Amino acid sequence: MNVLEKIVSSVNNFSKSERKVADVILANPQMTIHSSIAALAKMADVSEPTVNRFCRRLDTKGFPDFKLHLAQSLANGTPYVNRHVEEEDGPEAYTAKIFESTMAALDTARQRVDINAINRAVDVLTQAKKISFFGLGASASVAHDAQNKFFRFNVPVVCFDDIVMQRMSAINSSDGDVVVCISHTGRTKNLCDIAAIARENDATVIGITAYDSPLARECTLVLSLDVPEDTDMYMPMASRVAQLVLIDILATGFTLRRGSKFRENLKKVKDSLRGSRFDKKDLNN
Amino acid sequence: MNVLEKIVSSVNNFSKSERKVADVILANPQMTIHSSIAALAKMADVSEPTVNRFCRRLDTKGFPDFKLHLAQSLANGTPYVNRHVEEEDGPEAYTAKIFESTMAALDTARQRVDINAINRAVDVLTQAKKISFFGLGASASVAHDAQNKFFRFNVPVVCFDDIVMQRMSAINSSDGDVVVCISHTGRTKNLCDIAAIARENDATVIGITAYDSPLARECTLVLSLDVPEDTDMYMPMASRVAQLVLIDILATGFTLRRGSKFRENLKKVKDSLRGSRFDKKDLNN
DNA sequence: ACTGTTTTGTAATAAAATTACATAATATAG
DNA sequence: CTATATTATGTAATTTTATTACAAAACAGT
Repeated sequence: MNVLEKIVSSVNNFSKSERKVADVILANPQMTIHSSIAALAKMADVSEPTVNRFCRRLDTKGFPDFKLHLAQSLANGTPYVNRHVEEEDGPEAYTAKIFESTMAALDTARQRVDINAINRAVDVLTQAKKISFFGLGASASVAHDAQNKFFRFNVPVVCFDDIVMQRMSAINSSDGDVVVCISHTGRTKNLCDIAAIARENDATVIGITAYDSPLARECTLVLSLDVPEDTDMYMPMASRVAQLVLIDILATGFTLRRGSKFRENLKKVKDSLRGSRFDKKDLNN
Repeated sequence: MNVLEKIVSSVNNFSKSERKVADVILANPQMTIHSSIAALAKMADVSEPTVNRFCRRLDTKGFPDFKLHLAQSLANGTPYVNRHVEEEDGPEAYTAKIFESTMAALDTARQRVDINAINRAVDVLTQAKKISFFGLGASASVAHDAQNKFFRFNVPVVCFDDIVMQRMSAINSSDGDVVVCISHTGRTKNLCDIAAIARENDATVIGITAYDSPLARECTLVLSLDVPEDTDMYMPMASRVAQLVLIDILATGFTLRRGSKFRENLKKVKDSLRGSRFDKKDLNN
C-alpha cells in the first residue's frame, strides 16, 4: 500500500490536527513534495512538529522520508486512490482509472504467475503436432489473438469459438496435440467438457484459467492469473488483458526456444503483409 | 525521461568528480535516496558542493529535489533497464520483460490519449443507431472483443473480420450508424477503403489507429494511441493491449452515460450466463 | 610557461527538520 | 462536576542538512 492510500485508509485514526495535515496533502500532493515542513505546517494551520508526528504515524522516518514515499506514490501521474469507476466520474477520471486498474492488474498477475508452469507450457507448445485454442464469450477473442500469433510460427494451429466445432476438434485430437482452453472463471461447463474430451483422446490440455476451478481440474497444465476484477462493471476487462499478455509470453517463449533462424521466418511473415498496406514513407496517396 | 535515464545518457557531459557521483548513485540508487548530501559526498569521495552541482546539472533545484526525482524513477519496482526480450533470456526474464513493457506501453498510452476525443467517441456511440467494429489480422480479435462488450448493452452491434462482409456492411450503412475501424498501423489498404465507403454513406467513422495515417484521414474521429512497439518480435503485442483498454474505456463511458438504471441491465446479462456455468460455491461436481 | 577558464574544495551561512519541554485540550474516575 | 490522568499540540532550542561565497587547484590554449 502506498502512502497516499495509507493516508486515506487511516484517516479515522488521525487526531484533529493530523487530519488537517492529511487534508492539505490530499488536496495537493504534488505541491506537498515540493514544500518544506514549515510551509506545509502553515498551510494546514498546525505546528511543524505536528506535521513531523503525522509523518511518523505513517511509518516514515520523518518529513523528508515521507516526501520520498509520497513522491513514489505520485510517480505514475496522480493515481486515483480509488481505482473503481464511479457514477459521477467524468471522461478524464474513468479513463485514468481504467488504465490504472489494468496496469495494477498486470502487476499482480506478474507477481503471481508461475514461471515454471509457463516454461512447461512453452515446452509442450514447441513440441505440439497441432495447437488448438478454445474460448467462449469474452475469452473467444483471446483465443483468436492466440491463433493470430501462433499462426505466424508456421505450426498447425486452429481456433474455434463454436462449441460444436470445438467438440469435433477435441474428439479428433490425439497424442502430441495441444489444446489450450481459455476461461477466466474456469466454470464454463461446455469448455470443461471440451477439455475432458481432449484429454481422453490423449491431447495435452493447457488451461488459461482460475486456479482450482472445474476447468483447471480437467487440464494437464494450468496457467492461472488470479487477477482482481472490478465486478461493478459486469464486464471482464483486466482479466482478459492479463490473458492476452500471457499469450504474448507463451508466443515469445516459443520463438526464443526455436532460435534465431526461426525469427527470420517471423520477419518474412510480417513482410508479407506489406503488399496489403500503404507504404510507410509515401503516405500522401 | 526520468533522472536515472538522464544520468546514464549524459554521463559524457560530466566532469571527473561529477562522474564519481554518478557512479555511486547508479551503483545503488535505492541507498542514495536515503542518504544525506554529506554521506553521498563521502562515498563518492568528493565535496558536498560537488554533489549539489551535480544535482543542478540534471535540472533539479538541489539535492533534496534530486532525491525526489530519483525516488520517482525508482517507484516502479526495479525495472529492467532494457525491456526488450533477448535471445539469451530465460522464462523468468522474458516473462518479466513482457509484463513490464506492456505496463510501460499502457502508461505512455494513458499520457498521450486524447480525453476529448474519447468523450466525443462516447457521445457518438451512445447515439448510434448501429455500431460496427471492423479489424483485420491482429486487430480482428480486438474488434471481436469490442463486439462482445457492446453486445451486452443491447444495442445493434456487428463485427466482421472479412473484407467482403465489411464492404457490404459499409455500403449499407447510413446516417446515424457508427463504424469503428481498428488498425495499429493505419496503413491497411482494405480497411481504409471500408472507412471511405462508410463515410460516403454518411456513417460516422471512428478510427482506433495511428495519428496521421491513411486510415486516420478517412475517419470522422480518430483515437490514436501511439504506443511504442517492440519490433524485434515481429508481432503486435503492446499496441493491441492498449487498443483493448481503449475499448474498455469506451464501453465504460457508454455505461456511465446511460446511467445507473442501464447498469441493472448489464447485471442481467451477466447473470444470464449463470446457467452455462458451474456454481461458484458447489465446485465438487 | 603564462593567462584565462573551468573544476573542485573549504569554510561560513542559511535553511530545514527534529527534539525536549511546556501548555492546552480532552477524557476518565470519583 | 471537579480533580487528575492522558493525550494532543505548540514553542523554542538544538541539531542536522543543504547552500552559498570565495579561494585554491587543475586544466586548456596560446
